[in-house]
Amino acid sequence: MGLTKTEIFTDQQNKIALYSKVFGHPARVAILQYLFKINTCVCGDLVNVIQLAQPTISQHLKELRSLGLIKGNVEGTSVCYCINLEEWTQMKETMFQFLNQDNTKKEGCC
Amino acid sequence: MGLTKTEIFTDQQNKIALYSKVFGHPARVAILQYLFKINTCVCGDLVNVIQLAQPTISQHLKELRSLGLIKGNVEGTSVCYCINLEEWTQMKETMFQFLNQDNTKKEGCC
DNA sequence: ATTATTAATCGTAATATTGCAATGTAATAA
DNA sequence: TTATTACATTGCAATATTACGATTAATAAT
Repeated sequence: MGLTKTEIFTDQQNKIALYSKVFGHPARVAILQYLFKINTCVCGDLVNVIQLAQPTISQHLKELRSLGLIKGNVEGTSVCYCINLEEWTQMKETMFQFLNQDNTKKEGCC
Repeated sequence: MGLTKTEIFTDQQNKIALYSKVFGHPARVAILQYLFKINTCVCGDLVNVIQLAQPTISQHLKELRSLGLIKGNVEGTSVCYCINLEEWTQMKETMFQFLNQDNTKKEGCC
């Protein structure tokens, strides 16, 4: 049916899946890495840095923004994008809980 | 075109995206959490624990196994699945590098 | 041998994602 | 006013994902 059954999972499981999904495309990974790297607002040069068409980049930015991981401030004709550090920190906490599960595991089995 | 352009990204970026993609579905998150929780081999009860049909669970297990995050040992008619801790540790390292980018960021901007 | 159980695989329908050309919009520049 | 620039939105084609019924393969039990 092509439709994820979110209702049978916990909020935390769905949240982890949502964050992971947005990281599940290399373009979005690259965008986030670039925004961190330049450590200051970036405007439209993402299109030059990443070899994808402008509408494609714009679409990926929209997804990142809809999750709150980045912010976009309009500055004249250009838009200044940057990481939303607060949201990033919260996301990290959720993801770390999931990724660090092995810390409480006493032993392997197979 | 519906086809991700992996060739224009680095190996690391593609790797992060691949791992994230597999975490991008709550059923796979739930499967991994359950495998960690029972701390011993699970056989076929995943189908009872998660409200999805057997072929669906089987498909998700296949994806987790193809990435190496879980192992499956045949034991009679049933199959014993468990976390591959070595692969999990390696995955964590890759993901942590990505998620901890903010540690090297000096200041925000917007 | 026959039957039951477990789980993989196949086939298919519904839906989601990716990418881009074309177009729209808003702000600045000439 | 009329470009021009920067970016968003729309619409569409190609492909991927999700879910499950039906079937198959392998072992276990009778």
